[in-house]
Order: sequence, then C-alpha cells, then structure tokens
Amino acid sequence: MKPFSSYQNPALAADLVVFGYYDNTLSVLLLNSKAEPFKDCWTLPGAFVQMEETLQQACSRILTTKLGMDKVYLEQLYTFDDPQRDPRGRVVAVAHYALINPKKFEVVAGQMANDVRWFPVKKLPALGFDHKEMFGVALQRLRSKILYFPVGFELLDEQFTMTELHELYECILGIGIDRRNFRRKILDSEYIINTGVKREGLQNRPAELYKFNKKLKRNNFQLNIS
Amino acid sequence: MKPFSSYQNPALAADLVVFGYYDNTLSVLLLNSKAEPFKDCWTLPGAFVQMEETLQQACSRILTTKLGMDKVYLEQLYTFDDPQRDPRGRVVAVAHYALINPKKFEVVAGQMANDVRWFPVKKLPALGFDHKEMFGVALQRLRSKILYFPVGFELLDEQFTMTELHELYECILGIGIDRRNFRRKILDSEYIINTGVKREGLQNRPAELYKFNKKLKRNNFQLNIS
DNA sequence: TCAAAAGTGTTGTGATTACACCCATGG
DNA sequence: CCATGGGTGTAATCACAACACTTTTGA
Repeated sequence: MKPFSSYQNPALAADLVVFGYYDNTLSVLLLNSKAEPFKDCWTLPGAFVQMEETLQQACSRILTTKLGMDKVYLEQLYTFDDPQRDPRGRVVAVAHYALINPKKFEVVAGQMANDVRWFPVKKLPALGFDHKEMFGVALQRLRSKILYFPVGFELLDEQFTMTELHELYECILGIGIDRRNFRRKILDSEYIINTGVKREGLQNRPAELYKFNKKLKRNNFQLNIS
Repeated sequence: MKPFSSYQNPALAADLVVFGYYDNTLSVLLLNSKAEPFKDCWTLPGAFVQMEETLQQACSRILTTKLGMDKVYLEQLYTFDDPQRDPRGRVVAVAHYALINPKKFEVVAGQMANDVRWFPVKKLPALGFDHKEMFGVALQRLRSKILYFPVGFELLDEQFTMTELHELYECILGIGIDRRNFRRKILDSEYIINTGVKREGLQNRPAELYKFNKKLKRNNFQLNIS
C-alpha cells in the first residue's frame, strides 16, 4: 500500500484566529489579501503546511514571518473540509486560535498582504473563504475555555489589576459580572498572586497588582457567570 | 499562486474511535490489520480521504464498507499531525468518534482486516500508530460531552429504562452516581419522555420505559457528578 | 473637599447531596 | 412469601447572587 505517491492528496492549510486585547476591546488580526481569489478581501492569516513541518510549526511560521510574533498561546480548534471552501481547489484547513498581547508585538504586513489590521470582534468586515465560521468557532472556544482555564493571562501584561482582569472577562464573555463576586471567585481559585506592588500615579486609589500563579495545578477553577 | 500542483501535500486520513455499549460495558471497535506497517497489530479503523469527499463522507465510507454500519452519531475530535506518526510517510489524520448501538449492526471484517473486534475500554490491547492517544482524546470528549448533551441515547435502544440509562452514565464516567439524584436530574432536564409502556416479563417489578425527547432545545442540561 | 476608582461582607435563595423505606412482580 | 430490582421524599449543606458603603489618592 503506497498511497503517498499513487494518490493525489488535498492541500493542507493552517489558519489562525489571532486574538488580541487592548483598549478594553477584544480584536482579531485580519489580512487584506493581495492575491486572488479574495483580493482586497479580509481573511484570516494562514499558510500551506509543508511536508516536513507540523501544524504548530506552520502556525509559528505564519506568526513569525507574516506578523512578527513569537511564542504565543496556540490551540488547535477544528478542521474545515468542505471541498468547495477554496475556489482554487481542494484545501483542507486546520483552524487554530492564538492569544497575544498586542503591546508586545508590532504587527507588520508580510509580502503576502497589503495590510494587516486589528478588528474589534464586534465590528468584523466580511471575510473570505469560510473564515467567518472559523472565527465563530474560535470565539466560542475562547468563551468557554476562559471559564475553566486561565487563558486570560495570555492577553494581559505580566502584572495586572483586578479591574483589568474583570473587564477582560466581561469583554470576552460579552456580559456584566458582579465585581465583588468575580473578585472572590478569582482569589479563591488561587490562579493569581498579589505582588504587593500597587499601580501608582493615577488620580484615584492605587490598585493592587497581581500576577498569574504559574505553579497552580489545573482543575481548580470553574467560573459560573451571572 | 498554484500550490495544488506545484507542492507535495501530506496524505490526509480519517480515523475513527467507534464506541459501542453492551453488557454494561463501553467498548471500542478495533481492527487487526492485514497490512504493514502494523500487521497483526490492533488499530483504529481509518481511511485516506479522497480528493472529492469530505471527512464525514470518508468516515461514512469506513463505517459502511468496513464495518457494515450506517447513519451513526459522528463528531470530529482532533487532527494529529506528528510527521513521524506513520512510518510509511507523512500522514495527517483527523480523528473522529462515533457512537453506535452494537445490537443494530453486525460487525464484519472488510478486505483490509483479518479481524474486527469490540474491546472493553478498560481492556485495550496495545495500539499501532498514535491510536492510543486518539482513543484517550475520544474517551475524554465523550465523558465531558455526556454531562451536558444527551449523547447517551445513541448507545441505547430506542426505549430504555432509567436503570439502563443510569448504568450507562456510571459506566462511561467510571464513577458511582446516586440513583435518586440521577433520576431527578434527568427527569427535570426533560431530555427523556415516559412512554407509558413497561418492561414486563422479568421476575421483579416492571420498569418504566423512556425514550429520548428529540424536540428538546439544547442547553437545558448540566449533570454535576457526585 | 471632591471626583473617581478600589476595596470589602452579609444575607437570602436555590441547588446539591446524602440518605432509607415501600412497591410490584415472578417464582 | 420471598427475592429482586423499581420507585419515591426530605432535611442539611453549600454555592451563588444580590446588594451599598468606606477607602485612597490626585487634582
């Protein structure tokens, strides 16, 4: 049995939903493609998977070369396989999502794209391919994951205030959460540590700064939303 | 940009973790492969995805031609992409799991396999490729899914007793669940309907038979385990 | 002293757990 | 009448939701 030479295989792509959080807004990175079939359309960043690389490596390659990012939180989402999803031919795409802190990277348009921009998730333009669907799956996954796993820390600075974390959760989930109940829940979970440092220099009471408790075993957290 | 002819693509496979439930045991269907590289080894059923077919269709093809099954519950799990996972060459495999009622099908070994057998999940043999890992992901997914979605009904007969459903949950989750609390929870969720019929002929009190309430909107169920 | 955001506890309610006895049937 | 599994209710506990006032700072 030698299917590797005798059969034709679909092309394999890795596509990325890159989430970033700034100005109290959750955003997604989109490319304005230079090439057909979605020229001048916004699309998710993606690339064909090479014979010798893993999906993770393909994603890293996209992040590094096209976007100037590295070492980010990355998770596989779902594989999209509609034979018609790419007008150029059969492409099976494995969707991933990444979480980054936009402050840490300067986004640069690579050779493939005219333009790379952050779009607030509530103001997305029309997307090419089946990328709207990929985005939907990614947002859903992020929303459910943040309830039982501390993914939020990937989006914030090393140190952050309780209010910043609180606003991040409200923003991602799209709901209001009682401030005191949120604080208690988070502190009880022991996912964060008080650094003892305070954020000074504002014209109101200085907020305590926290950091993520990296030593924590998982399964210790379940946020139920109000 | 014409990557479809100019680049070589990895082979794409669909692999299946087929769960069945009988004799109070959750089992998985394995093939004893006739072909290298895992001749006389147990493996999960799988096939290469053809250019014109979807992953779902590839799975159906496996289920129909190799196993004589059709129209079963099927869900995509995860895509396995380690370049070394198949000694024959680069194969990216999209793992799925299926739920079937073994009573409804007669398992037949297709031309690819010497032998097709059900193995209780607690007594699995060594598996070829990375199929142990695929199985692990599948079991984990089934366990978490059954807590908020009525997948259990795919494994039982059309009509079933509360005790049968209870035992199924205990078996899949591998824990004991209080009988009265389970009953209350399930009935409150309205996922099942009392048919009014009873299972007669046993030498004890006849049990009421229930069926799945197919009209129910989702999101109405959250089983918390004791 | 004022504005603006940070910090803090309590109480009512609803859900979950733990638990034991009676019922219906066939042999 | 007995063995077997089927069916039922309640009380204690816990977790969550709702809620308002005080503190600290800079201007």
